[in-house]
Amino acid sequence: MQLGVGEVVRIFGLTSDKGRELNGREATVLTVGDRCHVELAGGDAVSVRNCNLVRAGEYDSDDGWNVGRVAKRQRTEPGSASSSGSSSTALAASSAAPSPAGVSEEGAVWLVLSSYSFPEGCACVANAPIAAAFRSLEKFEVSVQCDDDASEERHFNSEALLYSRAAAVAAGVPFPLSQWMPLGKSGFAYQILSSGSCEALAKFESGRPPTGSDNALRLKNEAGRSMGSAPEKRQLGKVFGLGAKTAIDLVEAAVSVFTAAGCPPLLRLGSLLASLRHFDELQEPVSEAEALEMRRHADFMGGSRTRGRAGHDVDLLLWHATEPNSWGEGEEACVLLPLLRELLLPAGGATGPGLLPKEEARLQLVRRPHAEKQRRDADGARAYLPRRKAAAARDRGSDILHGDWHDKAYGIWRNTAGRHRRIDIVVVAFPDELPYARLTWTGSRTLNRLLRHRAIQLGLHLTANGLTAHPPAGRGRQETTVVLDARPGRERVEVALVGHAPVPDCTSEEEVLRVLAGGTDAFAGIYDPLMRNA
DNA sequence: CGGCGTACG
DNA sequence: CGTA
DNA sequence: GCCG
Repeated sequence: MQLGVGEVVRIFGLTSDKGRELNGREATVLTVGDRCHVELAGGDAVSVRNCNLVRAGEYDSDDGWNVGRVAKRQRTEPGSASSSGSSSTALAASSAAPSPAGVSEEGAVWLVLSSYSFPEGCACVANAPIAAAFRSLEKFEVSVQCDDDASEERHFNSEALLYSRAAAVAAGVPFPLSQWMPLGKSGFAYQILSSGSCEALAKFESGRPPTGSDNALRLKNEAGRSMGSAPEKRQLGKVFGLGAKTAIDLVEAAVSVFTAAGCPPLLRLGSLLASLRHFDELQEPVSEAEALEMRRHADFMGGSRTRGRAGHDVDLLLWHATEPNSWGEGEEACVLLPLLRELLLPAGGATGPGLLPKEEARLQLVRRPHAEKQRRDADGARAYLPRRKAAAARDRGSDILHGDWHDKAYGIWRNTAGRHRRIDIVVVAFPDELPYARLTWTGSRTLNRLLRHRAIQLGLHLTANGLTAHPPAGRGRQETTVVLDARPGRERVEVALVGHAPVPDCTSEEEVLRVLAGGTDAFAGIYDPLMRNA
């Protein structure tokens, strides 16, 4: 970052005793260079390395644009699938349906990820109730079965996965589904469009077990869990700190503890009670003004970007344009901890705006040893990126490949109006990992799963930190061919990656998505982070 | 018939 | 088990 | 419950 004389900067990341007192202070640039002379507010001048300075109050050029637009972006509310009166027009077209025969579900997923996906606003209003119903069905399935994809006895929640994909399709197709495929009278889409709901949804909503595709009642799933009482389980599972499993156990045991005002002590007491106390507020949509207010408190970092969605939380994604955002062991060499120190309210029932301390609410920190981030392989590559055979070989499979090296905090924020909101803060580890971090934290969850599923099919491995080759577990040194560019009218670019080498030359989300689209622009519809509603 | 996203506290 |  |  080139600073200019006279610019106002902020000092950060100094580790000496003297330097620590300077961290966070503003100064004016007197001379520029590898080291800059800067003048502090009191008039003292000090010499600070360029990489320990950031322009005060500076954001990426699109920052304000982003937070403004994202806060306004449309979200179809799950559960609002109810009669939207648009049925007749949507159904009228069904007789003229072009044949979708041969459009497999995977083909449909591809459609979602290609040019049909997430056009401005939302694809096609006629499909909105269908998408909402599928999302709702997904949530009910998770509420009664959990989301298990791990460990024996529990089974993979295929129903929830398929419902989420189906919702993505319905949300992405820009014309009425009835035009795209014939709607069978007993099918989901037909029922939803004609009555506002469907049999499966109605059963879930009334707490009864649904009917399977074989027309048999799904009283219990393969893990023996009851499929009933879905609304109660779904509601309970929304508590920050309580998941589907615990919600199921509580409901099934007929423990009616969350009804009374007093919330009797159980399970994870302390901070869970705070989550419960703020339950209603934490379900409210967060306004753009509130998102902006929360963002202000993180502005000490250069290049901070806010994603305030009109949802139920605010995500702050911070990065530095040139430097790793945590560079050593101590708190002074960390971005997240000093920031939290600034934001945290004192324990003991302080009033005013800020982040609730862990005594009063759930506050989860995610941090890795920063010194590890700096370790480099002999060739200069980041040591934590999976690339050598050795790491995989000495572990049980090809499994243990990497970590998520972005520091994070999840908590509850009280704003100036006294309202409580969920807040997530993510600090990008290295500047070049920003596209992967933003891809991940922009979501949705389903989009992440679709993209990562695609990466697998291409022999790749996509995480919040990068995109690497992921050869099958066996003998090492296998090559993975990756198509970087296959756009018409351009020179085709392929690269052969050895072992777990990272995919090169991905400096933007667009380039990452192009690789995942086999070098094409098939995913152009989601290059813009605001278009990723699926 | 195995796999279904990936990671951390 | 919880979280993103 | 669908795909490779």
